[in-house]
This record gives sequence, C-alpha cells and structure tokens, in this order.
Amino acid sequence: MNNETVRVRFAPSPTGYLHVGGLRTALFNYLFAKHNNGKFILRIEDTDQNRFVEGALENLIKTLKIMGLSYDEGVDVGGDFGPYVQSERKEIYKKYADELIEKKQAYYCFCSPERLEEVRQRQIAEKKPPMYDRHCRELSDEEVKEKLNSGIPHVIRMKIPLLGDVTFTDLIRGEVSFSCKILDDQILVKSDGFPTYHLANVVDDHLMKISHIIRGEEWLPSTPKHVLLYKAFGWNSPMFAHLPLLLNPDRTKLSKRQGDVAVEDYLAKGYLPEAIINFVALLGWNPGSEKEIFSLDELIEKFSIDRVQKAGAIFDINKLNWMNAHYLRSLSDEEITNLCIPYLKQKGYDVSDHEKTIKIVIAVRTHLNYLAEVVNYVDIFFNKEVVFENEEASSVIKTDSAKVVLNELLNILKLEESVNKDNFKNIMKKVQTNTGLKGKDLFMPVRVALTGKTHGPELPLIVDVFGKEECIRRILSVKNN
RNA sequence: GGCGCUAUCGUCUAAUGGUUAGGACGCCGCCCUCUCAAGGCGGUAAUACGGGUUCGAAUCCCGUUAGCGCUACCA
Repeated sequence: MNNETVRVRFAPSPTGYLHVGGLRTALFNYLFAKHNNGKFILRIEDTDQNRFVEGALENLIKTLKIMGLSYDEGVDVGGDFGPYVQSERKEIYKKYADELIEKKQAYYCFCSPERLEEVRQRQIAEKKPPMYDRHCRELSDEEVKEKLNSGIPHVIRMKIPLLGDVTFTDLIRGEVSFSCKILDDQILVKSDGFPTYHLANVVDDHLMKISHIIRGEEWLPSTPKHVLLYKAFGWNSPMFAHLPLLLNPDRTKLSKRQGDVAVEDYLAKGYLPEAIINFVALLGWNPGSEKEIFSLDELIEKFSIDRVQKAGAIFDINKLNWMNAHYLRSLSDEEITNLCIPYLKQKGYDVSDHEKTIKIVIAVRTHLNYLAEVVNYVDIFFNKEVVFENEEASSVIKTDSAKVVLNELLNILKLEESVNKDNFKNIMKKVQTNTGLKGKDLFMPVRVALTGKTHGPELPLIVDVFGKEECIRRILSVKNN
C-alpha cells in the first residue's frame, strides 16, 4: 500500500449527537489514517431534509474535538475537496446523475409512492422479496421526455444488471459476493432533487479521493450497489472495511433505550475522554498483546485493520467503569477536585473553601468509577449534624467502651494544637494506651461519632477535612444525645 | 420471507494446524485493614452442534443451529 495516498473519512449524518458507535467508526478511521500518515476527513451527510436537527452539526464537531479526534479536512476546517457538507453539493450530484442517465446506467422513474407501496404489499403477500418492479426501466425516450415536460414528479434509479454477481474484497471479511438478482434498482436522486446516500456517498468518495471506506457493518448489504456505481462511472472503487457492530447487552445493535448511546452523556457523567477512547478502541480490535491501557498516540502506533474483529461486540459498562476508574486514579488531587466541583455545585454543596474541597475529594476519590458518583459519598462532610444512618450505627455509640474512647479522645483533642491526617494516628495511639481498647472497639465509635455511619473513607482523611474544632463539636453533639 | 455477516469463559478478547486454550472486566475467596473502597495474591468460567480433511482441528472444508444486520424517495 502506498502510504502517501491514504485518505479516509468519517461521514455521519447530523441527527443530534455523536453515537458511541459513530465514535468507534470515527476512531478507527482516525487511527488508520494517522498510522499510515494519511488524511482523516469529516464529511457531513445531510441529504435527508426531513431529518434536519438544529445544532446537531455543532454538537457533533464539539464532541469530536473533546475526544481528540482532529480531522485534516472537513466542514469547519476546509480543504481542497470541499464543500464537505453534502447539502451544499447538490449541483455536483445532479451532474453525475445526468451522466449516468446519458450512459443508460440510470433511468427516470415516475412511479408514485402509492403505486410503489401497492407493489410492495403484493410482493410481500406473495412471499417474494419486496423490490421495485422496474416499471419505468424501459420507457422510451419520447415517453420520458413527455412525462418530464408534463411535470410528473420523478426520481432517478440505478439500472442494476439483470444477471451476474458482484464480488468485492472486504479488508476485514475477505471476499464477499452478491447476486445482482437480489439487488434493487436503487433510487439515486429523490423527487426533491436531493441524492440518496448511495449516490452522494460514491460521488464524494471518488471526488475526495478516499482510499479506504471504513464504516459499520450495516453498510455491507449496500456495498454491491456502490461497487456497481463505481463501475458505471468508470471509476476505481476504494478499499472497503466493514466494522463489526457495537451491541446492547441483549446483542441487538447498540441503541438508546438500553442505556446511554450519546458520547456526550458519558462525558456529562464524568467519564474521561481518554478512557472512553481507550475502551472503545478495544471493542472489536486488539493489538495482540496483553496491554490494555493505551493513549491515543499508542493506539495510532499499534493500530492495524487486520486485527479488527469480525463479530459484534457488546458495550460493557462494567469494563468502561473499571477503565475510567483507572484513568481517574492517575489524576492529581487538584485535577480530580476541579473535575468534581461542578457535580458538587450542582448538588448544592458549598465548595467555596477550595482547600477543604480538595481534602473531601481526596477522602472519597478511590470510590469513583465516574465523577458524577462523587456526590454519593460526600454527604458526611456537608451535613451539619451527625445523623445515625441506622440502628447499628447508633448502638455502636451507646456501649460503655465507646463512651470511654470518646471521652478520652475529647481530652486529648483539647490539648492538641490541631488535628490532621498526619497526627491523627498518634492521637489514636494515645487513646489506645490510655483506654486499653484497640481495633474496632477503638476506631468504630470515633467513625460513627464523626460521620454517623459505620462505613466510609479512612478516618485520618475524615478528620483532615473537619479539623480540630469540628471534630470536637461533633463528638460532643453525639455524646449529648 | 429473501440476501448477507457472524459464532472461544457471563462480557471484551489471545492462541492464524501441535498451548495444562492465555489475559482483562465481573463474580468469589484470602491478604492488607476500624469500615467501605483502592491495592496485592488466588479461584470460578469458554472453543454452539454434527460431519469431514489431517498423524494432529478452536483454527481448514461442508452442513445444522443460533444471533445479528440489510431488505425506504433514512443514513
């Protein structure tokens, strides 16, 4: 393969947000391009006017940017082969559709949607595959001219060969073959003048000199039509690689309804871009080693299309959680705190004391799979009064030994200048020496007195947040109840 | 229904004719430990089924089954 010529594209239709399946397709295209010193292009396929969604394009670009998948050519960055938005290329497609008509490789079709529906119903009733019956395929030039002049709505259809097979090589699946007999005379230009995916896609991939088409497996059945189109135009077709699908836990194509599918949803919950990228990269691909943590640059270095899997992969949130937690752990205390602050604020917690907020995050950070979870663990720090979470907690406090421990701790605390995570161990040592209590009997009453709970962060980290006065206040309030 | 793709632990996957079928997530246990996490150590668990080919098959071939995808004037 000539490395100089690798050009690939990610060509989503802007229907609202970036789907994780889309992200995976974009990522594999990106990795393939960068690995081969090629170009990665973003093209927008918005030929369906009915599916226009306000702000979708901006949103898509934003998410791609956050994920670090920068493109060499595309909508907002330009390039030599623009425009990169299909709705702005209508005239181009018209020209090529006309060329196909001229070459007798396509024809005008004047059938009404009603007639088409009728034909379809009859075929289904007869248990035949629903296909266009080629009613308009052999219209004479005069008939066509007449109908055109009388303004009957029309589409342009592809003239599929009646016989033979279409065979092509898929980089992931090997040789794939389809019989022309089962191929429909695909609509290339709709009655509103816009091209369908099939025409626009082929024309653009050719004009933009795309070398490899890397897309989802759902496109495999329409690939023979595309191959035929390249042939009809007399063009060389690019190489094809159809990626295995991303699946729901029930093995159907990944979809909303069974969890989040928008990349922005995961971002909003506090999954890190690097973690999402790393996780998604390993869905349907692996480098053949046992290493699992990869930066984007490492992925570029290792990526190769022939290590892409053929079978679909379930999007397992469990593993994403593990991987994200792994990336979270590599963050500094300051970094992770800054990332947690928006979630704390949203919950209404006061984060004005930054030093204190950092200490709180330090105390709970090992629990986090994703940042939004931080609010599940911090109530003990923000609640003004100690409330026993259950019977077990309140009974811990009532024992005689608990009273001894708390009294002793109080006495020592009052003598200390301050209490923090570094001197707390020694303080407890003194309590132990003076009371003769140790282990659970020693520590649990303190934990419950400070937090009201029997579970939670490490005690030194808790007292570090509260400081001397607050610790004393809490212990006293518990003793008095 | 037709066409196509696919098939290794529950999940992501390694092993491209010869391995005690390996790793990771999850789960379980142990260690650490005041608790919960984290961390360390260990365990659980798979070649869909049936035929071939071969000295030898998870791997190649055929069939069966199952799953998924496509079958729009959507992409």
